[in-house]
Amino acid sequence: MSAEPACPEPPSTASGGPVSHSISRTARLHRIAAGRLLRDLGLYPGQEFVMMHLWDAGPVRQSELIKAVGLDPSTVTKTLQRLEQSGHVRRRPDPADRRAALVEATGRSCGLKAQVEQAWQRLEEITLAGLDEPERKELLRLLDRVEVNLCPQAREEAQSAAQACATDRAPDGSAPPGDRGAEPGA
Amino acid sequence: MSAEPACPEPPSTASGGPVSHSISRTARLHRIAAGRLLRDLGLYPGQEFVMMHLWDAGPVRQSELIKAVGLDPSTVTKTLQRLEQSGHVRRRPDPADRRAALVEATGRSCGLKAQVEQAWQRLEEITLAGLDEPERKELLRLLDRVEVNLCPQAREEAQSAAQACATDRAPDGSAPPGDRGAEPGA
DNA sequence: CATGGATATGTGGTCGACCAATGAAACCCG
DNA sequence: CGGGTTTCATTGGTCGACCACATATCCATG
Repeated sequence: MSAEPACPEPPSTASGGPVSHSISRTARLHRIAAGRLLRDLGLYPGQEFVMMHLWDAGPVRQSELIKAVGLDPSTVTKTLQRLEQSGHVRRRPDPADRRAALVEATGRSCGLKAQVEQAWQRLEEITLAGLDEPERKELLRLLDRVEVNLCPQAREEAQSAAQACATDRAPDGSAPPGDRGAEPGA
Repeated sequence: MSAEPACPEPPSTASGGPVSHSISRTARLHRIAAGRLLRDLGLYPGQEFVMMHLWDAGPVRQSELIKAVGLDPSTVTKTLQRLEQSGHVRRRPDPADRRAALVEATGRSCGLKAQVEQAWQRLEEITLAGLDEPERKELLRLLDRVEVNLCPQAREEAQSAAQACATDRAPDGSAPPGDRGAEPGA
């Protein structure tokens, strides 16, 4: 080991934020795994979300789709262009609003629905292998909490403008509101 | 039929793999948050990993860096080209092996080290806000398990070729070896 | 009815990340 | 020593995802 650290500083014993690192690595592997399962179906990772929503919701306004998947509008636009070109999706102007576009899954794409759902179920099983039911629930709970923590970060500066973090899922009683803020004092 | 689901199938009551979805969404938010913190430092998300390794390890062969961050070689190549152009990194041919390149952080970049580490620590705090120590440990444990589960997926087909999942961190005793395989029966 | 603001989408650009394939040097072996 | 294989790095292509900006439309208000 003749190699010296370039910086005079000590080699940084604490390896950064361990959970943050783990999230990054795990997410990348997860996406790769999803990509492999999806590839045979002719979809690229990321497109599943759009298709799944369309299959379940039928023709929707693009803006609604954007809200549902929680992605940047431009991302959805490009994804839809590609999905349209590959024949999975059809778009037509909304007669009631000439700005908007209605999007729907093509009949041809419906054959994929079951396969994609199966692939995701398989992915879920691979992901959670070796974890028992309580552990799975706990993981989900912790991840959801992290997600909530990360959401407000997005606005942060925009002090007002209450929630704007897209995925406002579970309109029923699954929301854990009574929660002390625990701001990182900084 | 104004707003019927495009597919005759029922609207798919079970919302796919809940944990998988949560991982995707959380990871995206996490990356966005990291990007925000890093942006002021002149780094793009993903570059931190490279820089952190270089700061800690000093001049390394590029192949070693690739193994360390666990990314695709071409990804690292392009990232390094950009980091070189922005002055954070220097590259020079390895005198001992004319194929290889040695990479190191520039002196100028060393000022960033502390800031980047601080940013990651801040990110960690934001991420884990409201979770107590046992919960944090548990989350890390579960994520690591998921990571392990996802790793072999990468090889899958390549039946032999034992572990090849890049990040072979923690050479000390933090490895949980005694573990039943729990393959998803398929 | 004119005008200003919100809304709905699209463009252009940049990055990260992958895969597939290529060129170049090192290495092993007969 | 010559030839095949492995390793190192790069190029080219595609996609996802972001941001900043631009455009078209709707809507509310004066």
